[in-house]
Amino acid sequence: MKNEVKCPLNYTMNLIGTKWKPLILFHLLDDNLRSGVLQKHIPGISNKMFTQTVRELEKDGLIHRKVYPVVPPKVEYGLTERGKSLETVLRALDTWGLKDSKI
Amino acid sequence: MKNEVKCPLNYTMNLIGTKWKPLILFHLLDDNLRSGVLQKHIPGISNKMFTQTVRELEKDGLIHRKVYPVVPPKVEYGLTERGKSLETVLRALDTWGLKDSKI
DNA sequence: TAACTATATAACTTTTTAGTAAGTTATTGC
DNA sequence: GCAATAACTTACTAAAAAGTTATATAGTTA
Repeated sequence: MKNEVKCPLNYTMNLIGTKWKPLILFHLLDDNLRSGVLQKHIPGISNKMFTQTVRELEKDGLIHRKVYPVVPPKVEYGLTERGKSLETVLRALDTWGLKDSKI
Repeated sequence: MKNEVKCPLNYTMNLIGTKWKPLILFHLLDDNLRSGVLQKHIPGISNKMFTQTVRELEKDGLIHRKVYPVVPPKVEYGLTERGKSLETVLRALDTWGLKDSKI
């Protein structure tokens, strides 16, 4: 029983239902960001989890990765069209959290 | 670093960002359901995970639990007001999954 | 009296997710 | 030639989430 789709909601959760994924996507809604900058937007994330998470998001076609062949390295991340289509969802989650945390 | 709130989105994910929580909440949007019926709506969930998850949802004030003192037992679950306030979020997640899975 | 019912719990194991700490790369600027 | 840099990788460990199996409850019905 692995990644079996029972309903659309489940499908969505399988794709982005982890600790860091929504957060990373959310911070890319407004701008493309360099790796280091994006990482600084996400306090508490470890180096490993950051790399691992962006790798998965890239594999799933939610973000794209642009490497500039310079030294020291420069890498930029941004949302793909698929990633951008999550905007409504990400804002809904954020908005709910904002309202609820005030109660 | 535990359950630290960095942004509203994070707050929301800490509350409902698990495999089964959104699914259970979603299936209670339309009706209150008996324990067994609700569980049958969620294929693949184990007995333990079902109980554990509804316990947590209840503790967080997202669902309520009504026990009828009969034998064999009868227990009904339904959304609290706080739980109902998640409707927009849950539908957004579901709708996105529906659209995206068709692409 | 023994099986049946719906709900739940407990002990234990496995799997998944996350964290830590160290190392790699290849050029630049001292 | 040696430290500094930004992005990344690797090996290892720890913690959290999920799964499996067995058991409890206590009236009802056969």
